[in-house]
Amino acid sequence: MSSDDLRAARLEKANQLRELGFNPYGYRWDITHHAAELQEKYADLAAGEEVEVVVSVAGRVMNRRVFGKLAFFTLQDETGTIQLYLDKKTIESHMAETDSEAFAHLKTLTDAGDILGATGTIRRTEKGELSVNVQTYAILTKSLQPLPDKWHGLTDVEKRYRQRYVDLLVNPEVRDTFRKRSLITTAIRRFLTDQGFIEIETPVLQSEAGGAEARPFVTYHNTLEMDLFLRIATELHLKRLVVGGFEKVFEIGRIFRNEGVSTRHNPEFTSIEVYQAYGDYEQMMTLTEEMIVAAAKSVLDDLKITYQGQEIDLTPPWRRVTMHDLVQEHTGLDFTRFTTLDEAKTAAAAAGLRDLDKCDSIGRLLVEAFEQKAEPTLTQPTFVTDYPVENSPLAKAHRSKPGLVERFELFIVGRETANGYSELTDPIDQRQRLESQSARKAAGDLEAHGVDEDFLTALEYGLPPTMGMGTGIDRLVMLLTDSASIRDVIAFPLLKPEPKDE
RNA sequence: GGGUCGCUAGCUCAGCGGUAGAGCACUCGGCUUUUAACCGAUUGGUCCUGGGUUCGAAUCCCAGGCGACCCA
Repeated sequence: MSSDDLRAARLEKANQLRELGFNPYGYRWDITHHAAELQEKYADLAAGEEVEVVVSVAGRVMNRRVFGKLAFFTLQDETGTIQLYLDKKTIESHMAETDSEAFAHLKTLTDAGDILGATGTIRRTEKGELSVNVQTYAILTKSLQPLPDKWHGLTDVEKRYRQRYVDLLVNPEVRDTFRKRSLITTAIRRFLTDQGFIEIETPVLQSEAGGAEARPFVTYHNTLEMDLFLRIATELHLKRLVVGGFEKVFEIGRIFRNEGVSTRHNPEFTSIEVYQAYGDYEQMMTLTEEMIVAAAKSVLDDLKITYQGQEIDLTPPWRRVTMHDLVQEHTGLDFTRFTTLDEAKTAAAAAGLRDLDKCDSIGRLLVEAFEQKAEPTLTQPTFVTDYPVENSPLAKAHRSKPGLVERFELFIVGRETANGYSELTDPIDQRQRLESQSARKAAGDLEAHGVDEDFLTALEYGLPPTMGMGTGIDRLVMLLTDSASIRDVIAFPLLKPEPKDE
C-alpha cells in the first residue's frame, strides 16, 4: 500500500471515530502513573498476579498484537513502555455506556503510532509482562503516518536528522542523548550559580561581529535599513558587563559562524562563556576543570569514560603544560631559542613539519608545530598554556614571558574543548591589537572584523583584572554521551532542503 | 574544496543488462496469554533527477541533487 493510501486509510478511521461521536484529537487525559513508575512500583508482582488498583496511563502505541477477543498493545510514554492487556469482556463491561463495541473499534480503528489513554488495573501476565488490564481507553490523537519498521526502526541517517521527531520516538537512545544534554547544561548552570555567577543574555544581532575570528552570517533590518551580523561570540558584551560591575557573569547561548558543516561543526552551536573579575587564567583552569567535572557527574557515574573506544580519565587535576614544552616534547625544538623566522622555519622543516609557508612569525610557526605534532596526541584532558600573542588578540600579555599571552586551551581526545585567558584589560594595547586585525579585514580577510569602538570605550572606563573562558557545549555533550557526530547532539542540525517536487 | 560510499514499496533491504522482489507495516479472513505473535490471502513502485550507450537500463557511462564518512 502506498504512502498516500496508508494515510487515506488512517484519515478514514479518524472520520469513523467522529461518526461514532469520538474526537480523534482529544483534549485531556489525566494520568496517574508513567510507565517507568509502574515498572518500578510493581517490579515484584508475580506472573499471573493482579492488583485491584485502577491506574491511568497515556502514550503512543508502538506495537499491536491482536487476537480474536484479546489484544496486547505496547504503550510508550516519555519514561518507557508498559503493556496494555486488552480483554474484550473487561473493556465492553466498563465501556458499555459510551461504546458497546469498544473492543471491535479498538481492533479496527487504532493503529501503531496512535496516542492512547487507558485506565485499568495492574496485572502481570502469565508470560511475565507487567500490564494495565484495560477497563476504558480513548484514542487521544489519531496518527496519520505509519511508524518505521518495528524491528529495524529508522536507520537512514538523513531521514533521522530531517525527521528527528520520528527518530526520537522510535530510538530511545536518541531521547537519552538529548535528556543528557539538558542535564549537562542544567548542571553547568547550577555549578556556576551556586558560586555566585549570574547569567545575562547578550545580543545576537550586532552591527559588528567580534570576539572571535570567524565569518559571520549577515542579515538585514528593514526599518533601520541596515545590515546586521549574527554573533560569533559572546565575549565582548560579557566583558562590558564586568566593566559595569558584575563580578561573575556567564552566558549559555547560541553562536553562529558562517562556515562548513562536518562531524564537529554546525553553523549554529551553543557556547558557554564565563568571566570572573580579579582572577587570572590559572584560577580559570581550575574553575573550568570543576565545571566540566560537574557536568560529567550529572550524566555519568564514573569520571573514567569511553569516547569512541578511547579510554578517557576526567579525574582532576588535569595536566597543565606550556605550548613550548609540548612542542619540544614532540619535535625536540626549543622555540624559545629562535631569534629569526628563517632560523625557526629551517629547524621546523628539518623536524618534519609541513606547510610552513603561511607562517609569517615565530609565534605562528610554534602554533603550527603544536597543531601538527602535539595536538593529536592530547587524548587525556590537558591544559595547554602560554600562547603566542599573534593569534590571541583578546588575551593579556604574559606577566613574565615576552611575546606570549596568559592563555590556555583545554584538549580532550585531541580536540579543543575550552579556551580561556587572563583578559586583556589595557585599552591602549587592546586598541592596537584590534586595529591590526581591522587592517587584515581591510586587506580582505573575511574572518577579521572592524574595531569595536564601544568595547574599547568600555575598557577605558576600566575592566578589572578578569579571567575568562569559553567552552563549546555541543562538543562537551559529544564527549559525555559518546557521540561521534555533532549532529547527534543537536536536535535539529542544519541540512540543505530536500529538492521540491514539481 | 577533494576523495570514497549510499539513494529501489511507508520502514529495513535484495536485485547489478532481459517481465521490479522479500520481510515488516497496511487491507481482508481466522484466533483469549502475546511481546519481531502466528496462519492464510490481497495490496502497494518517479528504482533520487536529467541526459547518453543499447534491440532492451534499477543495473553501464556522463552531469546534477541530497546524505554519510575520510582528507584539507
